[in-house]
Amino acid sequence: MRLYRLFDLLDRLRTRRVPVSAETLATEMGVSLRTIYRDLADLQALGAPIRGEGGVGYVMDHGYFMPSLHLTPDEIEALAFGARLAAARGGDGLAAAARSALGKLASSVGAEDRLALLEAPMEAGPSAVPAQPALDRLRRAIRHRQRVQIAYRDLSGRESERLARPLGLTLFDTVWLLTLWCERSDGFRHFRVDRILELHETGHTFRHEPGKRFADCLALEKGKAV
Amino acid sequence: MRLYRLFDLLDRLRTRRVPVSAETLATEMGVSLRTIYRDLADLQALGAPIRGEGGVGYVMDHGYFMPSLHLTPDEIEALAFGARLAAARGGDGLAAAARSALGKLASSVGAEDRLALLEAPMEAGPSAVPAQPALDRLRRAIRHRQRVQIAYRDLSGRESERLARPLGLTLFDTVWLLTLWCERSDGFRHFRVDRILELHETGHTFRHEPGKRFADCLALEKGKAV
DNA sequence: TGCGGCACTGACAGAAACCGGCAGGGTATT
DNA sequence: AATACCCTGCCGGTTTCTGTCAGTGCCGCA
Repeated sequence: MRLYRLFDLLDRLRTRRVPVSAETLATEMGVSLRTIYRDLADLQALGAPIRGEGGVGYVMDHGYFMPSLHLTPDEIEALAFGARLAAARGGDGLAAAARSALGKLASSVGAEDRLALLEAPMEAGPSAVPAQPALDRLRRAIRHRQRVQIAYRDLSGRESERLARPLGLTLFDTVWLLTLWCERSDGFRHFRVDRILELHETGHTFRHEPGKRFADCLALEKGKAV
Repeated sequence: MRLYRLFDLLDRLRTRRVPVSAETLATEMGVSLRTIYRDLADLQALGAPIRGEGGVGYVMDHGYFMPSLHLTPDEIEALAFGARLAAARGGDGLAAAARSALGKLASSVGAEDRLALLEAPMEAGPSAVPAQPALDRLRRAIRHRQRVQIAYRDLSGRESERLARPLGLTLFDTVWLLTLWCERSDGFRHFRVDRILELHETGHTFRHEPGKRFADCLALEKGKAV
């Protein structure tokens, strides 16, 4: 039924912050391009703040349009599992945050959903990754845009020290990677969190600049991968 | 167009706190009674928590508004990171669910938090774990309590087949484990998802019984670990 | 036990919409 | 000017929707 597709479309637009081309939507949703155009037009007619960025794709303004209908069982599972995973793999601070977030979610959904959230059949098993006590400090530094000074021992055992902007953290299967913008070499650098010897917050705040943000780094990586 | 009427109907139900009879709605909206019943059924199918107060009329639960959540920055990071992790490590279905869940969350928090949710500085890197196409099917079987028949090759290469109740999934660093209640041996069994050769849903639904649930298994494991 | 009202559901046929494809239009880029 | 994209109008075959009508299950009541 068309109704389902329209809500689906709304959800898809809600999720993305970068414009999506109508064509992408069409293939993703298994429907013709023409249909997507029509659906978008109808949603706009209904008042959805969807803008068509000339030739780039569509975005929905993040003003809120339709309150999203309940979380689907799949979404609940995804959130519950995600929170458990974050709790198991992140540091202590993140674990506590994940638990309390789950609690807040649980207390603001219906009884059935609450049960599903708390008893989701997907668990995060114990990890071989040793707990990284630096994680919470790094998260705080990233959030507050605090330049940090780190001492690092690379894989070959060489130690180095540098002053840099902490931008983001990425978890691979067993390793946390810290992404920095290194001011000395004027480029992105990655460091394994478990090889950081010392970490100091300098107290200097930096500003995010285009081309020097985490998102830019991710975009670069993505480009390389292709 | 039907869509207009459905949105209209949602609005009418949302604004009213006392039950409205289907008949009232029908005359107000200038449409037949039968159509109202159908529309209500479709909205319910979409997840709108509309209840028919026996003989009095219909009301929509107030939980319908995903209530504005007040999350701390840490909680936001935890949820965002968790969702990304779930998306990266789960199957396609879970990935889609995680993304749309994040979108729904984003649309029910304030503007700042929304940005934080969508641009959290914590990423899930690509995993060495090959995608497990069986995951989505297993999740479905678990949720619907469908007994499954699986063919399995164990670490020593022996193949076996069994009928069992799928209970839960656990992700370790690089391996998904499926927990079953095996009816033949009357006990919990664990299987690596990537070593499952075949998987059939038998169509038989089982009931959860104390001592034979996923939670019981987890409790047992915990006991052992101590 | 039977009756009658009430809320709701199934079935159906005519009417309306939706869908995909194609042939343009508009706009920016080369 | 030509090209390359997006996007819209229009046309048919197909699907879906709607109102009607005939039930069905469920009360309360006699």
